[in-house]
Amino acid sequence: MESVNEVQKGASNEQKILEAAKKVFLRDGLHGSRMETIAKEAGVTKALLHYYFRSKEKLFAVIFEEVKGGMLPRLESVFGSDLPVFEKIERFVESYIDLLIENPYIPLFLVNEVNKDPEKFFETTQIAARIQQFVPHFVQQILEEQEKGNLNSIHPFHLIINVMSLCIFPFLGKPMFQKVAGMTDEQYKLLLQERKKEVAAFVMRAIKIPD
Amino acid sequence: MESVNEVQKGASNEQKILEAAKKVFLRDGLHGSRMETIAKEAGVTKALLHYYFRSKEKLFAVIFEEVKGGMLPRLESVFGSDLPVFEKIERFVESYIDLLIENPYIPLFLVNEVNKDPEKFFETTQIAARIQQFVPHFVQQILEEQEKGNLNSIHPFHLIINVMSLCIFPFLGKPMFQKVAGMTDEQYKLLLQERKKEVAAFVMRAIKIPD
DNA sequence: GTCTATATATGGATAGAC
DNA sequence: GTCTATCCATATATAGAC
Repeated sequence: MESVNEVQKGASNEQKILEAAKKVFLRDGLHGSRMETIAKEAGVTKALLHYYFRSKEKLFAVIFEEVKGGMLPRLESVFGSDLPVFEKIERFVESYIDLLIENPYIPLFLVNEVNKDPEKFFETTQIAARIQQFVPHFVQQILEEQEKGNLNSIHPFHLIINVMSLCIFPFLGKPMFQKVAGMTDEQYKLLLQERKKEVAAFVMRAIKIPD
Repeated sequence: MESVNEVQKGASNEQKILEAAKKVFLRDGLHGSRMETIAKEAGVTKALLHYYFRSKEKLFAVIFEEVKGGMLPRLESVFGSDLPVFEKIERFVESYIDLLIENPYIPLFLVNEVNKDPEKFFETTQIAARIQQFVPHFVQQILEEQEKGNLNSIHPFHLIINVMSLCIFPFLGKPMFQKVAGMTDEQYKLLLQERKKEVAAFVMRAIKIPD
């Protein structure tokens, strides 16, 4: 049974279209998505999509910006804070995995877009600029802890890449892991929940030097 | 400057098409790829693609099977062996990162395909069956080391997911990490080389209990 | 604003000459 | 085997009625 027109009855058609577009674009990608599919999902006709957004590209761009932008506040609230490194990592892991459990299609969507056209990905929203604003301070914190002897000598970039990898990849590899482990959707979701503690602990064991 | 017809002069047209198709499909995905693009890349016309492979779907299937199949021997040679757990992890990391440095488009391609249609992904080549053949033994090994007190109490699935994530995600996130860190392609490739030691060491610190 | 009907563009697939 | 020309299906986009 196909789900059609699942959006809130109260919303305006423009809103319905945006929600439908988000769902379809995230699931099927730009090329895989059809205007007709989005229209059906929103409970309107194709013509209306063009009325509001003029072209498929334009509609896609709106969703693209929204998804890109939506990731940043969480990053900023954790890394922009003046928490100690270990707290930051723990909070990031918890916060990010939670976000992705709620929006499991985001990783594949973003990974595709950033690979398709990195320039385009970074130009608007100054996403790179905003990230670069807190990374140096985080790197600095790492170096300080290393000097104090609380953190082993891992290169900060590797540490950052490791933490991101451990958080995000399980969502990209879900069908694979799930199949091999013979898990149901429910069970895999539970495993992802566990990872909030598991990943944090794993990373801490790998980098923390006990007093 | 676009690169057209870069393939070996000696190869047959069928071979040229296969190579071109691999390059384009891996880069642009099934929907993003155009028969015309592949033809140009191979230095022939579209008609010839249909002559040899009949349809786009069929051509894609050939590439798909090749890439899928190519990953398995490496997995099997490491995990099918009777090395101890820690060796297996170290060898896997080294072997897999090396493979991906040579073929950096594979992760994005496979992640897309497995997410698009998990059933289709696993049905042919019995890829799941072949993986499931050595996973239980590996899990068993982990449990044994844990009983012996050499390995901490991490759940084997988490450990496997962690290792895979640390190996693969840096290739998917390359444009992002590279941009944020302000690295050139050359520098990022070096960083990936470093990861062969780095990831192995990171994992060992996280799971190994010293005697 | 929203629809139906239609125009236009794209890209996969085939026919037929060489 | 390989090409050119063409067909046809699909999908985006627009026109015009309501």
